[in-house]
Amino acid sequence: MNIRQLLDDRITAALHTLGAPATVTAIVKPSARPEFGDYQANGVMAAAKQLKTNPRELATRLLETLDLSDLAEKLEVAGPGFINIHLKNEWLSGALGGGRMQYTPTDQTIVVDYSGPNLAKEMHVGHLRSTIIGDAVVRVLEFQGHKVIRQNHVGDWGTQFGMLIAHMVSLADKNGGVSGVEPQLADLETFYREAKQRFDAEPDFANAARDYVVKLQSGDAECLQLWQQFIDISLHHCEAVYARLGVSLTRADVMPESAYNADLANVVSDLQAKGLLVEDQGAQCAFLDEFKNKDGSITPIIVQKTGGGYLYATSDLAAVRYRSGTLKADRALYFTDARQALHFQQVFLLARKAGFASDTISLEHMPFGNMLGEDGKPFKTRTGGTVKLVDLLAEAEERAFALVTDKNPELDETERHDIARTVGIGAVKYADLSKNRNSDYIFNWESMLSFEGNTAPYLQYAYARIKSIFRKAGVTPPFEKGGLGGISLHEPAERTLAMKLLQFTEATDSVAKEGLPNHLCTYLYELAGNFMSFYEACPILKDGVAEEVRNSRLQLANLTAQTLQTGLGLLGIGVMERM
RNA sequence: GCGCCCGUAGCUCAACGGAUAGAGCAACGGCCUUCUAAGCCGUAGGUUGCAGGUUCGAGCCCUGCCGGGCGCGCCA
Repeated sequence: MNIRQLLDDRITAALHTLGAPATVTAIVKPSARPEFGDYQANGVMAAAKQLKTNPRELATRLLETLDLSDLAEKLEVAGPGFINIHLKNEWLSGALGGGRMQYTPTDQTIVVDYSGPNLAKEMHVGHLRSTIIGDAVVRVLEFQGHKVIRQNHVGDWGTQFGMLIAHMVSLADKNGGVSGVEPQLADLETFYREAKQRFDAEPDFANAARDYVVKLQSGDAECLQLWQQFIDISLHHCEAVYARLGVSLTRADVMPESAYNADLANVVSDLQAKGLLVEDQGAQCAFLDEFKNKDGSITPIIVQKTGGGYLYATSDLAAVRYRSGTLKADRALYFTDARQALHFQQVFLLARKAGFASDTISLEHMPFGNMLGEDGKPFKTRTGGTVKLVDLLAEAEERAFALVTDKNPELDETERHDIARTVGIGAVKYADLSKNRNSDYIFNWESMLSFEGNTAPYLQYAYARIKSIFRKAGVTPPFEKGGLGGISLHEPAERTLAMKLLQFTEATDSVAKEGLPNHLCTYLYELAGNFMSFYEACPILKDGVAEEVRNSRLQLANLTAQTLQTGLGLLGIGVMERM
């Protein structure tokens, strides 16, 4: 249930009965200020304009037509033609009883492309944003009832694999077979660095590497086997990181670049058949008018190199065709670096023109900025190297462990480690998810683990605090239906909290539509804040609290805990009973 | 040169064309013999980079500047 949508639908319908054009809607939003009620409808002014009438007059007539008496206490015209909506307390408490977080089943198929690490190296901090933002959006879409198909478009193909295979082979010669190489593949980063060094320093090695690329691409069985072995090990690394991060990707979601190899020649010939390609300086290019510059030149899309090689535009075109044609996606979302914006514009447009994408599929690039260090420059180690994701996560857990130990030394060590894991990983993820993905993001240990303000620990603490109330009260949710009586809203803090509890789906709808998990973070932070204020203002278990009041407040607390758990769960962040 | 993104409080960030631009951090002042003070309440802090324009109404849309980041034919 989505109150905002409900009000919007009903007020929009009323506007239409007054003769407003179909394009006019009620534009219902949460009210800007408490005295303006719970929601406000802003669409009357625009409607009056269309109807060439006075907005306040139209608003007044609208109130005569509109019957919201089942849920609204009071509707009033304010300012130039706003309609302020005050909801009934009884309706709010009733609405808390059920369906608050439920969705009516939908049948959209949504492909989400995210994470997509390059398997030549170990995952580093550059992969974090795509992985966790994409995963959060995926969970929200599934929560809404959509059929989501994850696509982990890993980089498993290209010239660098020749170099890696050459290094594997030469090590195998020294270590008595390929199996002897496995220990060294445990550290992919070092393995890659060594291979690269040899490639740059040893001409024989470089030549061997280039030969392996050719053999690999021509389907040489032995070479493919070595490649496959390398890929398997690298994917195991990724899976370990996913598990530690609490990311829902599995091996079944891997749809590597190489999977499209067999289709690349078809992509090019199909584009040719449609007359979309011209040969330019030996390469196959599409020159689309949409990419014409002011000087009349056109930025081309190269789909086949001089010499016949294919590029990432080619495999992305094949991927669009697969997602649209085979997977039958209604939407395809791409969580990649903002630098690829032009590339995706090109691919999406060319795919449409070529008929690779259906007329109805929505192709959406969800770009994000870079992760920067505290100095505002790309996030690096002190020595300027790439930060491995596992190292970052280990540090987060260590820092969290120190903090938990400081706050709660009486907990046994195992529990403190469990808490540190949930808090540390949650803090890293939340720090990223809570920011608008479009801009660059400055990574800062202190602010994410300060446990103050809009952080994961604050939300986790709110949850743990509620659980503590239940332990103290000797009650265990879920409560028997009706066993604690109804929820009554008397105090302002109770009403504010109830209202916020009812707005959960407004937040998830927004995340699903825009691909912006920070909208859910903001919601959860406000919810936790509303709960904290409520908890200060409205005693639950203290002496002198009447039983009905106590029971009503216990239920509000329980609904808050459920919502925090569900909401954080959608962000891929865990909660704990105490911290 | 062309194109995309960004510019909001000292710092990190919100804001779905709507009413008086919001949080947090940092600063300052209160609140623990009573449900976890990892908390709550309050004070202070702004010409939303600049200049025009569209609109009943602009941080948001349009145009031009300034500043930053990133792209722009054979890497992904």
